[in-house]
Amino acid sequence: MSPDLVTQLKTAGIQPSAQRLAVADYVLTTDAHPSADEVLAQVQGNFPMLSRATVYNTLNLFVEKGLLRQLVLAEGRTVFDPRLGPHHHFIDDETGRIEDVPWDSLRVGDVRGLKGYEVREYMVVMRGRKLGGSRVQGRSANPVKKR
Amino acid sequence: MSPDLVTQLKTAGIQPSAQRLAVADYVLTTDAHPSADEVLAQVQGNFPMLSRATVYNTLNLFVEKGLLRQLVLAEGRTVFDPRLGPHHHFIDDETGRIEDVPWDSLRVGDVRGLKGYEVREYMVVMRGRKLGGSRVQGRSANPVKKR
DNA sequence: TCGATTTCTGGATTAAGTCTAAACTCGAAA
DNA sequence: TTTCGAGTTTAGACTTAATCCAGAAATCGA
Repeated sequence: MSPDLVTQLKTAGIQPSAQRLAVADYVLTTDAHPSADEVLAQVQGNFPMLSRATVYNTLNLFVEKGLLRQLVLAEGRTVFDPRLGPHHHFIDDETGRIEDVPWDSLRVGDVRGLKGYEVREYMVVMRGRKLGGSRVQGRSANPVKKR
Repeated sequence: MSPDLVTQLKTAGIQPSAQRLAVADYVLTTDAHPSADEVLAQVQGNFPMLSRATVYNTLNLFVEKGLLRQLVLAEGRTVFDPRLGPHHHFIDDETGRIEDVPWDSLRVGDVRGLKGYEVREYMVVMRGRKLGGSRVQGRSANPVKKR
């Protein structure tokens, strides 16, 4: 567990605690866009006495304090994304897996100029098939659980 | 109830029935992006013996037959959109209400050219505030229920 | 150490969605 | 007509994600 996780929580105005650090250690570093239940399952591996309520409380706290983004994109589940900077999302038709797509790889026309709307944030959501078994774009990911 | 709803269902390979027509009459013509429960509530107004299971069956059937699109964009709910052509979506921060944004009002760079992905469909999802109480873009809408 | 505050837990609760088995509808065949 | 069967509908049970709650445990400041 990285030592500056403590700093990161404190900076965000969150009291560090063993449970919160365990949750943070997983969810703030993964690429897997886990759901709350996946976070619970993962973290309980090292931390078996962790309760479901604590996971939900902690995730909601992280979202509120700006450490996580909550996404609702895939069927039947709310997932969490620790990458706060702008990026797009690709959802694999077969696996349902969500991947990040770098902001710069797509250019979107004048969104802020849309009349009648004050756009705070936006993203392109793509669905389709991932080509080639091997990783093409990007970062190495933690293993992903299907549900 | 428009008479060609019957035709529309038949064309899609769906046996018309009183219940299905009642659901179609609401969900295929509304602008409100209703959730399944909102459809149930609305249609039960004219059709009190309609059961929850029938609504879910019918909506899933419509999605399967291509009359509806199922969207997962807003917190805690799956909603249905009868507009099948490509368009973008705007989600109001305050009300959570989803609005359609015409495809042509935004230009998105070379999505299909993204290497490593075969993109089947895509859309821009925007979040923010709607300006001015009055309608600015578009079609007149049925009244929307907050939940 | 003591008392106050915060955090954590298991279990109950709610709500969306699915499943199931029985009942109903209706046209076609006898 | 009656019977048959395929398809449709229903109420209610069930499943799962998510939240709520009240007591227990841990933490903190003095």
